[in-house]
Amino acid sequence: MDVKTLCLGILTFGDATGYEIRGYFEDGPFSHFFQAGFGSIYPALNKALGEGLVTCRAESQDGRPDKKIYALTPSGREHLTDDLSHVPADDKIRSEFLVTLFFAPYVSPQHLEDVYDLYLADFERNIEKMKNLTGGDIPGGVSGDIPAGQAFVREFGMHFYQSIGEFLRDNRARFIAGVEAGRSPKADPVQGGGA
Amino acid sequence: MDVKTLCLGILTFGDATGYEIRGYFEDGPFSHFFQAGFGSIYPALNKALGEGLVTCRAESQDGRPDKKIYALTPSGREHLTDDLSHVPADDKIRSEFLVTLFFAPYVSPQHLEDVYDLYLADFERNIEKMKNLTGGDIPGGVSGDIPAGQAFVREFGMHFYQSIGEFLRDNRARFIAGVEAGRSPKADPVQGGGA
DNA sequence: TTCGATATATATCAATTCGATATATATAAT
DNA sequence: ATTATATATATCGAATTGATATATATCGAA
Repeated sequence: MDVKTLCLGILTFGDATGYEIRGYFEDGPFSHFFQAGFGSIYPALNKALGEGLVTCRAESQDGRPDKKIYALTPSGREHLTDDLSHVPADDKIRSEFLVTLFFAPYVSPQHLEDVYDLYLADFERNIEKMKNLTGGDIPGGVSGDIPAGQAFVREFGMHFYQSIGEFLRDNRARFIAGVEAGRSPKADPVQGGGA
Repeated sequence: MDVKTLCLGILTFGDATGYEIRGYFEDGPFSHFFQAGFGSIYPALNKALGEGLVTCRAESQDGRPDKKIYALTPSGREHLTDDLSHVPADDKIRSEFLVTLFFAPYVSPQHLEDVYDLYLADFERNIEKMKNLTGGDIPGGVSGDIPAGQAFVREFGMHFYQSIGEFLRDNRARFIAGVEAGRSPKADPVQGGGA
């Protein structure tokens, strides 16, 4: 499953431009479980076009580059169902935040607290973002009557942010104290008040 | 923050080969928040060697290729602390599982249940894996006295698997029923009992 | 009012990462 | 006897990331 397949899936909701497709990843319903930017979306659409999975019509605009509106072909729809019939690969998670905490002795106390609080703030922001993400925000979606799969994925995201956010709040003080207690004055990678 | 930095971090626990480093990602303490395979680790070590961040000594073996044992240099340690002093990038998550659920109408009922149950089984397996992951399993780590940062990251992982696992179990029936209720007999992307 | 930020829209490119494959042998399990 | 797993390194094409380039319009702040 690659970005191309995701684009085909998004096109089942209706014709769209590459720019609009990015919206699904940026702040849209995919943002909490799949990331993709222009650098992967545009090549994916071009490849799909070459394979006959989508069609493309251009629409002139003033000033801006022509809009290229993509539409799913029957072959593209078939490719999507084929791909979805495979067992999905394991989740891939990359958290630089947890890397930083793992190597806490090499980070200054101040930076460690900053990093923790910025991460927590991200969680609060993501919860708000998801709350406002209903059917109406899904271009081509059905307003107020979200299909079960989409609703479940959204609830999954809400639960994730709320549960992990709570864990982060509950354990902040204990974590910071534990790291500081572990810093021995000598042979310490980072000096107590240093950079 | 890239795989090279992660390798430097791992080398703070002691000298190691590329093969041993991979163990940290494969089943070790990084497995739930950072993935890296040989294809990124070996090039990363070579690059680090070229930049003087690590040294390398070869050790002959019978049959197998020579062991190449890497050791952190002061410059490498400095590179690590520099990198850790930056604000970490946002978490990147890629879940093909959630993509499959999102596009549930394009998946056969049987496959959908299989996918769900396989994913749940992965969670149970990961919880067991993390339970057995103590200081002693961290090469060079201190047995029975895990540093606070490492302990926190492990607890984070445990909490994640337990909380999300519970959500998945609690909502399985409702999700499956919701998807099936949403399948209209006509204009249905996938026939009820089909492929 | 002018400056910077944001939004609209596409495209490309170097660097990084992924996933598979290749090469060998030993041992453990079926 | 055969298959799978473990030890160990290396490479390569394909996919992805993150930054940059190109234009214009608008909107808010200084």
